[in-house]
Amino acid sequence: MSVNCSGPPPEAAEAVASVGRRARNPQGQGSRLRAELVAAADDILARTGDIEGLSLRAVAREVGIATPSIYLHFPDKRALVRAVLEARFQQLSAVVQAAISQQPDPVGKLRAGTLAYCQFATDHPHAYRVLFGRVPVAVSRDDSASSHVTAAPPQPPAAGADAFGLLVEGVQRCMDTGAVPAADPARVALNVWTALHGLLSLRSSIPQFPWPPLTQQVDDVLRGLVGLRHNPAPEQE
Amino acid sequence: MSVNCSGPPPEAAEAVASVGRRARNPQGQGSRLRAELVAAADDILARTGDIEGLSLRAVAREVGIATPSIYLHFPDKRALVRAVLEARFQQLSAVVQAAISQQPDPVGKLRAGTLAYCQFATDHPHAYRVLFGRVPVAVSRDDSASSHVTAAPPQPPAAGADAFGLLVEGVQRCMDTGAVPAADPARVALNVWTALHGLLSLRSSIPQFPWPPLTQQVDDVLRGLVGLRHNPAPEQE
DNA sequence: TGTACATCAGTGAACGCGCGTTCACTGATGTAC
DNA sequence: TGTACATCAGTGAACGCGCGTTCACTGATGTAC
Repeated sequence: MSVNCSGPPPEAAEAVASVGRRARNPQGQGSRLRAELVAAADDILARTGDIEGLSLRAVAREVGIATPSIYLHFPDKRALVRAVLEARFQQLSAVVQAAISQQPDPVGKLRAGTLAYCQFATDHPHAYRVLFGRVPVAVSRDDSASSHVTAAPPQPPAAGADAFGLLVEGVQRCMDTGAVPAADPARVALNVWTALHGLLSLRSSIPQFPWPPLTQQVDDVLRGLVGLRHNPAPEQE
Repeated sequence: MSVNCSGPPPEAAEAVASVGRRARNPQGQGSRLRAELVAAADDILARTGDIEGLSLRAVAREVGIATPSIYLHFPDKRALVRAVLEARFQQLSAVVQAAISQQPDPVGKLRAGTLAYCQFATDHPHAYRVLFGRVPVAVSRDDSASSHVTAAPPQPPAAGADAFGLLVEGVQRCMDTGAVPAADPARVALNVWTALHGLLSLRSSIPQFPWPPLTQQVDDVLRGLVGLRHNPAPEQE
């Protein structure tokens, strides 16, 4: 296993985290390993943020199995990465939905949803980067010598589109109630999303910058780009 | 200079771009190779956007020398990467300064500067990603087995800080002339920068998204976050 | 004008590493008779 | 109740690859005498 976690955790030690051979799953439960593999790969990506640098061997080490065992559950490396991305997108979506559902009015929903999105990115900066920080490799230059440059990674576009749809809907509702000046909700939502993405990714790229409180920036964005005047609890965060 | 000047300069062509052995530099001119190395590394990064994936062997191949020759000019890989980043930061800074200097009034300067910044990022998306898209690898977990995960790459913070200083100054001047509501210029500039970064990096990360024209988004940002009412040539771009 | 020598700009082979993937295999567990 | 067999969840060794870096070297060019 890769990360020698100084103190061995007493119970989970032999299953997941220790150096010795892990206990084999009972018959019919082989797919348990699949979940462990996804969790381990996700763990590594959450630590490194480097999707290209993820290696099957590191995943196998983390789980405590031989590397070829991964091929019992995934046809290749891309399939494992895809599974990790799907799980993370679902988590992000669930977190945002939960935050929205706890607020009664459209303005509260919009603000809670954006803050939840930002909280996810702040809590899991590397995971967020893995989800949204990808530049599809372009030219490839028909140069077979450098063809080991992998193509664009699998992107579950549906989940991302769904999340964006939520934002458009939230903006629309605010406009419907008159809480916010009427405009093209898709255009406004796009501006908000890109602005949030920018402050989130720069915060994690340049942590040494003297960043102001996150909620201040988020509220500046909502006020400037949506027209939200409602800024509850100004001393918050 | 680092940035590939599209048309191959007639004489340098065989020295840089071909497969055969390149002509050796005359004595006293050994540092020419240094420039070629930086240009080749920059070229590769502009194609891949992947700073971790850059290999000295690929750079040597591109230039047409043996890999160890790189060590005549750079102590290691990090030093080469640092040189590339410095050159790109300088280019970005120069482009923005030039755009600013061509406008007479503060509002025009602010808009031209931000558009130049965006144009740079759009023209060289991978280079832009290399400059600003980095997440410093966090934990490292004192695990010698995975220590091949390189530490944070060399970042010339001065150049970035200078560019941001320009933006703060531009916003301040607009406020001074009353073209824009008075506020904390550093706070406003930070909001603008992060918003621009967000729309730029998402545009290059998710090119399949139905993006609106760049200038529309930039003007939305300047209007919403700075209060710029001046939107010249609305049908532009 | 000739020659020994220093310097400079590189080269080629090799090191030890980690990687994705393939292959033939093992050995515990369940099942049919 | 015993036994042959199938299945399932893995393993260990090996493949060919690219990587950063080190090392001893080469051979053209300049310089001192």
